Amino acid sequence: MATTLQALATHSRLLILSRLRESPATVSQLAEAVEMEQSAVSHQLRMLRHLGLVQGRRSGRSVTYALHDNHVAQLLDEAVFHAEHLRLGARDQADETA
Amino acid sequence: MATTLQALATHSRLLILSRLRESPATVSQLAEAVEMEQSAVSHQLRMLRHLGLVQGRRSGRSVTYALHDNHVAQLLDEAVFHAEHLRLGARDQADETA
DNA sequence: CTGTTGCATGAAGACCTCTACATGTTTGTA
DNA sequence: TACAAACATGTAGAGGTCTTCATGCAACAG
Repeated sequence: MATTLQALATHSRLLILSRLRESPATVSQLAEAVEMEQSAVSHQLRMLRHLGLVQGRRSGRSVTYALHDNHVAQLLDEAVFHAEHLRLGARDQADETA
Repeated sequence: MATTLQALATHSRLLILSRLRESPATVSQLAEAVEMEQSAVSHQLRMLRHLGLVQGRRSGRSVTYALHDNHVAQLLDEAVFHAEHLRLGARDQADETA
């Protein structure tokens, strides 16, 4: 389970998923969108695939990726929501042990 | 944001948070519950504190930790829910590019 | 003040992860 | 078949993370 959640623990994967949340995209499109090398994107997509977060379909020479289902989109939304909430509340109460 | 979500990306922190979701606990209680050294627990609690996920209050010689608010509990629930869903769906469709 | 308990923190080492480079594989083209 | 395009994958190195050990700090007892 930690492994699954770790999929959202990296900037690059979060960018990829956010991009896919808008609409499906090919690997090269993703690479350009998130400003990463094709190789790096493929590696991350591999992990996301194994975790069941995304899905890839071949069309000719390119492979189009998309979020696996609405569940994933929802997960992303909730993650953003909570992260935002926490970011605000966690301002400086970090060190006040009280 | 990736940093925030990374809090849930580790087995140890997930255990700590799950334990705290039941009820507040002191550091030593946590250490015993999750079977980790007190030092390791403190280190993780530090990170969770800085992220605003937990809150610690001193009572005499011990410090009692608790989830920061209901929001965090909800985040945990949703994480578990989605993780479970994904785990089931991601069975073997990992390699079928179609 | 001295000692003890409970927790925090600094440092180091083992381990894991991410990226870049090179190369392999599949699909389409001529 | 030879070649190019779009991805996938093996590998290695840089960088980050987690745990352990040692130590420091705060609170209470005597």
